[in-house]
Amino acid sequence: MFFSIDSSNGVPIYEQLVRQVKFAVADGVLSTGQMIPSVRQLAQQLAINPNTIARAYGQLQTELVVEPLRGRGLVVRKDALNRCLKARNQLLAQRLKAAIEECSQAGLTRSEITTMFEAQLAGID
Amino acid sequence: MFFSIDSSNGVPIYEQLVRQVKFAVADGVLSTGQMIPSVRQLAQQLAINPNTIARAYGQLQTELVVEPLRGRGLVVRKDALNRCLKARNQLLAQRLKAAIEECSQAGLTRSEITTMFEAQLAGID
Amino acid sequence: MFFSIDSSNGVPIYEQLVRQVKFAVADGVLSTGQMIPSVRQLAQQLAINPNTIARAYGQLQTELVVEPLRGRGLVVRKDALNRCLKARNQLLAQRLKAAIEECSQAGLTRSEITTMFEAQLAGID
Amino acid sequence: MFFSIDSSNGVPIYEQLVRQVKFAVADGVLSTGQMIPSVRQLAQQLAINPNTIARAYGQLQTELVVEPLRGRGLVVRKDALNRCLKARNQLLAQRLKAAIEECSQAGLTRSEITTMFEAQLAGID
DNA sequence: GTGGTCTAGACCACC
DNA sequence: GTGGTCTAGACCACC
Repeated sequence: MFFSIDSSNGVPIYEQLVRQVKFAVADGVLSTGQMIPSVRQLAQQLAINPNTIARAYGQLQTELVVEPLRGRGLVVRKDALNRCLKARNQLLAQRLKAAIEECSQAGLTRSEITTMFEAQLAGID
Repeated sequence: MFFSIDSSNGVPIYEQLVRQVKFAVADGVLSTGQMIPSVRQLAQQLAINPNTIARAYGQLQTELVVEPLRGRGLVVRKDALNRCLKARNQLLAQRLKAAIEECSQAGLTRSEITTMFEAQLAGID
Repeated sequence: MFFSIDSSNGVPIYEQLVRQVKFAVADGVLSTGQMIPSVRQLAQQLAINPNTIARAYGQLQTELVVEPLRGRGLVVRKDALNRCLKARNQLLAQRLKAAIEECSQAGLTRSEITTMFEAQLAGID
Repeated sequence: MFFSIDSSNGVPIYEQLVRQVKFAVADGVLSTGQMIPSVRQLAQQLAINPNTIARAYGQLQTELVVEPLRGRGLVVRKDALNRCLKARNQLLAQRLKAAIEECSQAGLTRSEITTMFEAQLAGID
């Protein structure tokens, strides 16, 4: 399990964690029935306050991504994959949409936006 | 002069103002030598504390977008247009880039990202 | 950490703070990764309103001198030293330049300016 | 009589005027008994509020540089030259001293300051 | 009238 | 605990 948090980019740590778990499920890196690291273990590994991990895990439970296995820990729910795929795509589509809307409201035309998009896409890894 | 602030989107009011002034200059809505609304006037019009306006105006000065006419008010600097155009494009390009990077890191291929982009672009006004 | 503010010299307190932090980094008194005093602590120590400290700290962030460790405090960025050295030298050079220009515009010759400079330099501590 | 004011450099206009009159006297451009422009005339010429001119002229009177000629206007006092020469040199020396002190307090050695000074002096017109 | 600074105090998210 | 934002209101120099 790889988690990487960036504590100086403004995105709350617990959100980064929630997101990374969801994306891991969507990518098949984490699959149904698999356990996620314990709060303490992950807190130690990332040198992060356990409260922060707990907050992320709480959210993953309420979003029905993981469920507790009594006394054992948290496992990925059997119905989590679809949910995570959908969540991932919605999230990404929405980010793109927000960026596009900003361009549009700033007065850029569709073709200017497309040009800008292609330039940026070309610059990715 | 149109300014609209959305106090429920998490973006600080003073940042929204800074951005709107820059974009107005970039769009030619505000041009060199033109005065921007006084702190008190804008505060009243937007029902916002004058301090918040002052903070935005201070930032616009340090970013060399406006300059004071002592005791008269703030005017758009003669060299502000290029600065604002550049600032606007950088900001928008960077937003697109961030969105693209997210998609990429989530495992989408270039063509998947492009498809998603086109779908979202089509949905704009 | 020594900060001393002079509230009777016309220079805004927050600017004095920004400058002192930058100079401390340039001098190696503050180094990469080191935390700067918390807003509340410094406010109490200097008997100054926390808002004023926060304003200075905000500026230090936008000038990329410090960065937040979420919920922990502000630390000196790893790339801050060069920035601060440059900022310090620019600032000092510019002060000297301004003084020299005033002399020049007042009609003093180069050698008169140099004489005056040497007289003043001799009088320093 | 040449006066040039820069309303966007932070130095109060009335101070710029006071200074320019003093320096003109020190340089011999204005000499004893000569009249300075009337408030209204100068206000119009510089497109400045007459109050601002009046404030500068008031200060020049209290500093014994000019005196009123009943019903005629303000003339340079016969004892103004020495006063203005001394004022000019004090002012310039003090500016240099302040700049030097800043360098010194920032940790620069005498020779570093001298080097910086010479670099800046070389760059003057 | 103009903008700039500061205090006082509240509230927020985050850790 | 941490910093960030905002309101409310005072005071200032300047024009």
